Amino acid sequence: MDDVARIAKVSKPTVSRVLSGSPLVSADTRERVLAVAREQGYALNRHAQKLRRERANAIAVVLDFGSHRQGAIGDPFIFELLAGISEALSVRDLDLLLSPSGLDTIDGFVDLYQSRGADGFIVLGQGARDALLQKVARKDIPMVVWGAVNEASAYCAVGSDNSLGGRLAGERFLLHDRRRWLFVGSRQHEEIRLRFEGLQEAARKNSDVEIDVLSIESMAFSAIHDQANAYLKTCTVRPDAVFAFSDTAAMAVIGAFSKEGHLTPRDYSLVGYNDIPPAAHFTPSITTIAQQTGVAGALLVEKLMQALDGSRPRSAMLPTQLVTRQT
Amino acid sequence: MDDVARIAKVSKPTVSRVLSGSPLVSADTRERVLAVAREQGYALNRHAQKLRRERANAIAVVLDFGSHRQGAIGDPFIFELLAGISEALSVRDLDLLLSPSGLDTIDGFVDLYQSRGADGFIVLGQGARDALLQKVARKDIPMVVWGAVNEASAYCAVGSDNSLGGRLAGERFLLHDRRRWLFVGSRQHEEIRLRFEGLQEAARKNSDVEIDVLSIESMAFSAIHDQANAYLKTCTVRPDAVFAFSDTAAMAVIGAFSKEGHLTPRDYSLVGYNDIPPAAHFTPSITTIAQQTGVAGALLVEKLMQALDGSRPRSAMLPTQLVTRQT
DNA sequence: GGTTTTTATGAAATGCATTTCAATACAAAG
DNA sequence: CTTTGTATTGAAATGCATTTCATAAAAACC
Repeated sequence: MDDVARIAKVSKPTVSRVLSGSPLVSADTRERVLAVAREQGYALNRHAQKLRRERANAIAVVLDFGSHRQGAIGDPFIFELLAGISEALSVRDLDLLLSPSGLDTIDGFVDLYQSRGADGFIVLGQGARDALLQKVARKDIPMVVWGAVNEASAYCAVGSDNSLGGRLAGERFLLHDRRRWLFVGSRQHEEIRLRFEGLQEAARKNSDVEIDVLSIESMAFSAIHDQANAYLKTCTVRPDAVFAFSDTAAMAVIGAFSKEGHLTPRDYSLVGYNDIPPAAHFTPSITTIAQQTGVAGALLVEKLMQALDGSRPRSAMLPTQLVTRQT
Repeated sequence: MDDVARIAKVSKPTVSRVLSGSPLVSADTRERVLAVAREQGYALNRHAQKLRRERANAIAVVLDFGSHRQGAIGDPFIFELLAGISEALSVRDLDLLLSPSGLDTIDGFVDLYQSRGADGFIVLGQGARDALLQKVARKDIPMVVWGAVNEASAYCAVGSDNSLGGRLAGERFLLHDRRRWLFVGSRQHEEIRLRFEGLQEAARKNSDVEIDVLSIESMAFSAIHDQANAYLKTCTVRPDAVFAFSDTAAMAVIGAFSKEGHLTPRDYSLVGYNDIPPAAHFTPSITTIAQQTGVAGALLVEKLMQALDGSRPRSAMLPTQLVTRQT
């Protein structure tokens, strides 16, 4: 930078101002410096900048790849969320640090934050680690979480109205006069538990309804398929309605049940979740609960910006919608 | 760091050595320093470290979200690749910078590299920007690309054997005595063009075969659906074999064609690409070409490490496989 | 014309960890 | 009891840009 300054016949601070877009330089000085910088092939060192400015200009996005890999049930959904976040961060000129290692303990979070590796965190899906996130929030580390929204929680969460999603599914079942419902999903996951509760709520409107639960252990596609198949073979009464925690899971159920001659929509109603593109084109096309993916990423980033500014952003819930199709 | 040094009664370099895991400190000094650091809540500043070490310890992963968003045809495939890369980088303690902005021009690459924002680049899918990547490679910027493998190319590419994929599809069509093939995909994309060439190659084995092409403009699911539907309505002879560039596209085709009463496997054979989980459970289940996602991410990272070490890694091609199902 | 305000620029201090080189202490070898 | 080698440790130099504060110059105001 000294060199550029010398050649352009200005001082170092001026070069710095030009290169970081400060408005405190005259137009022609700017021109001159820019020209010299370009011709000398000079690029300022980002780390020196970050060191001096005492901020990373980067956000860590935490993602549990484990549960989305290799045939695991990770609807393209999370990917879309990620795309939205990436874009929103880009606009604000912030780097996106994807799933840095070590974030499975509170110390990992604190260390990354303190060492200025990231200015804030966006966690995608609280999954089964709510306790950890509560701790992080209590350390006053800027963070927003995509997932279940709980007002009692110490952190700011943005998520779909999972309970509404469950209710919508239940109401559809009632409309079709279904009475023996099956819920497919792991209630370990806060989000999924809320969907279950919504379903229960809808069930209360009719005293005849019974809900059974097929608790999912492995997220692998074929595992769900097999579990569903085994369930159907051993259950006393076959379900006439199924609410699956994802469209992909719904597809697995359709396959597993059809092998036993149990067909949708003839024998049972089925509602999935996420409204992934193939859901509309599956045979039969899958009725599902749609989340507002588009807005979600941008909203998460916006909330995080508020947190970075020192305020405590409020959690927000995005509406969910029933998309009616064949099943 | 000075404080920690003082309290632990050692010098700054010693603290540095302890904290960065150098073996040049005695065991009890290490203990002592570590204890003080912990109790003082000290974390070293990553940017100071990166500044001094003159490397970012970060890899930029470039991803064209645009073509994978909002119902666009981005099979979970890319996501799995990303997961693999993330893991491989984690192991090597490298940060993953996801799709930093500005990488649509050569200057963007050079700037990010020179300013030490990233030590290297992994580009996922060369798409229609091969020319840009060639330029990047010629600037001696460490980079590996997932996509079409071309020995004449200036950069190291890792990809599936797309041409083989095409051939496998063609051979299956021949086996089923299909003669009027339809290729669905955009040949602007190098990878997809190679698949087409493989298909052509197979076609040459039988002089009766004719290949038509449905060139895809928009990657949106419904756009493909509509294009396929329009095609079927206007074509003179209906295809009896379809090779689609992705499983999701294949699903779109199945839907579009079935509306016109053109059914698979009865009226035409269909081969998709990527073997995404739902492909196996779709009705009918989709015959497809599988790529080795698992290995891919790790291999990309490995090659990039070689490039960082100054050597010029050789491109590599992963085998593809035909997964036979109903269609 | 003199004074106040604004605009443009520079000197020096600051953010923080690593590395080279030299020095010391200690053990092993002769 | 030297000599040589090894293991630890420290002083000082280095990597690089930003910011505060001050100054000079130019513009605006009375």
